[in-house]
Amino acid sequence: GTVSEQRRESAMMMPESIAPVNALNLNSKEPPLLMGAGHSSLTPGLLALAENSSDSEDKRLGKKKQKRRRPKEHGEDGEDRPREHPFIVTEPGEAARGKKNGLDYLFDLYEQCGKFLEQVQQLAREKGEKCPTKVTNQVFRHAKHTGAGYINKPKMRHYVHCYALHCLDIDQSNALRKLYKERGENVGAWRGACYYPLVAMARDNNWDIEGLFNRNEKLRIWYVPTKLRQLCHVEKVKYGE
Amino acid sequence: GTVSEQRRESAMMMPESIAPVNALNLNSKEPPLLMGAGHSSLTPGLLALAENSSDSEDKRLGKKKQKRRRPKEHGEDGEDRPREHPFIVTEPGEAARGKKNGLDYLFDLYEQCGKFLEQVQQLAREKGEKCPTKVTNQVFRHAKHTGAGYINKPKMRHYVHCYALHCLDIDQSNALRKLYKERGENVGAWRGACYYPLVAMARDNNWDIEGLFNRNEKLRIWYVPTKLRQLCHVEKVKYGE
DNA sequence: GCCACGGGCGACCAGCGGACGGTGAGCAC
DNA sequence: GTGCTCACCGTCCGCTGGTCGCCCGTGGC
Repeated sequence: GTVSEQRRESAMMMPESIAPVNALNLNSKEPPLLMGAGHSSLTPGLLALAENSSDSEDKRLGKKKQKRRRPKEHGEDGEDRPREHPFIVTEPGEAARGKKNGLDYLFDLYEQCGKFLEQVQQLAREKGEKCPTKVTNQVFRHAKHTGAGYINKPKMRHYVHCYALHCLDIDQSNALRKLYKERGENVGAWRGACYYPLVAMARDNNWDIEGLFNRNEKLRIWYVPTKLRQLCHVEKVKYGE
Repeated sequence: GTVSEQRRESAMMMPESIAPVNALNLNSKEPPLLMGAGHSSLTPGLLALAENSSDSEDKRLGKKKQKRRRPKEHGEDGEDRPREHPFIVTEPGEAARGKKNGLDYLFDLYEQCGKFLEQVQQLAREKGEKCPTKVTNQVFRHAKHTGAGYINKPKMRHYVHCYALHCLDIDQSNALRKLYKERGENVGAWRGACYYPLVAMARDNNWDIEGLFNRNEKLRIWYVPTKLRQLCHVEKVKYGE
C-alpha cells in the first residue's frame, strides 16, 4: 500500500477519540467505551451509526419488531450442534487460551468460504446454471452440507470488515490486533475499531469502498457491509469529496 | 466480429431445421412450426427447452401451480393504463403499420432502461446506498414513477436476448428481422429465432455467454436469460467444449 | 359484428441479502 | 457455586429475480 504513516496512525487511533454522539437521522446507541482526548482527522460521532440500535420505539416506518423465538423446546430429535467458542483478540500467530478462538482462525474461516464458493462455481458451470460471484446463501448451505457446520452467515457477515482490513493492509490489521490485545479489549471493541482504517482507505480511494473490495482478489467475493458503506458516506458528506 | 459467413448463415437459418423433440429432462412442448429439411451445425431439438411448458402434470417437485388472478373487478378507482400495442417484426427503420409497435421501438425501450439505471445509480451514489450494476426491480419502479409506464419487467426480460443479438451483431440482427418479416412470421417466431445466432457466438467465445454480455457496454446491465444459458449448456454438452 | 389468435404484463413465488436479539457459554470471584 | 457479561447464530423480514398464464387487443372475414 502507499498510505502514509501519518494517516495510518491517525486512522488506527481513531476509536480513542470518538464520543458516542448521534449522527444524521439514523438512531443510535453505542455503549460509551474507548473515549479519550481527541486528535482526529476522521470525524467523531461515527460510531453512532445504527447497528444494534434497539428501543427508539418502533424504528423507521414499515419496519416491524422481530418476533421472539420459540424457546428451543427440548432436544426433540437431536443433533444439536454446540455453539462455537467465542472469539478473543489475539496477535498474529497467537493461539487462543481457554475455551476461545483466535483471530487467525476467524480469518481462516473466510478463506474456507472462498474455497466453498469455488466449489459452488465449478458445479454451477458444469450444470450450466447461474454462477455466483459472491458468497451467497447457497455457498453457506453448501459449506454446512459439506461438513463445515461451524460456518454460518450471521457470523461471517458480522466480521467481514475485519477480514477486509486484514486483506487490504495486513500491517495495520496486525498492529490493531496487538494494540487491542494489550489493552485487554473485548472482540466487540476490536471489531468496532476495524472500521476506521477502512474509512481512511476509502477516502484515499475517492470514497469508492466498493472498488476497494472489488480490486482485491480475496475481498471481491464479499458484500460490502452496510455499516461500512454508511460510515464512508457520512465522512464523505461531512468533509466533502 | 470475426465470425465466418458460413457460420453466421447456418446459425441464422437454424430455426428452419428444428423439429420439436424433447431434450434432456426439461419438459417441453413447443408448437410445431418452422420445420424444414435439415442442414444444421447447431443441434435440432433446442427449441424443446422449457419456456411455457404447461401441463405435464404439476411440473418439478416443489413447484406449485400459480394461482389464477382476480378477474379485474371493475375500475374500482381508475387510472387503468391501457396495454401497449403488440410488437410486430419490422425491418430496421421501418415504422409499424396499424395498432402495432416496431422492433426499433422495442430496442429503444432497452436504451431507455439503461438511462433509468444511470439515474438510479447516481441517486444511490449520492445517498451512499448500494449501487446496482444491473437493471433491477428498483430500476423498473423508478421508470414507472418517472412516467415511463410503458416499461415493465416481464416485457423487458422477455426480449433481452433479441436486444443482445442487436447489440452483439447488428448486421445479423437486421438480416434476421428482414427475413422473418418477408416470411410473414409473427413476433414469437422471430424471438425464438434470435437464440441461435447467440448460441453460435457463445460457442465461438468458449461457451461463456455471461462474458459475452459483460464485455458489451450496453448488454452488461442485463441479466443473461435463463433459456439462453440453458441453450448454450445443452449445445456445449452435446458437442463437447 | 364476431371469432380465434397471440402476446402484454399483473401478480405470484422461492429464495435472497440483511438484520435482530434470546439464549447460554464462559470467566471472575 | 453463583452471577453477569457478551457474542453466536436461529430465525425472521422486505424484497428480489424470475416466471406463468389470464385477459383482451387486434385483424380477418
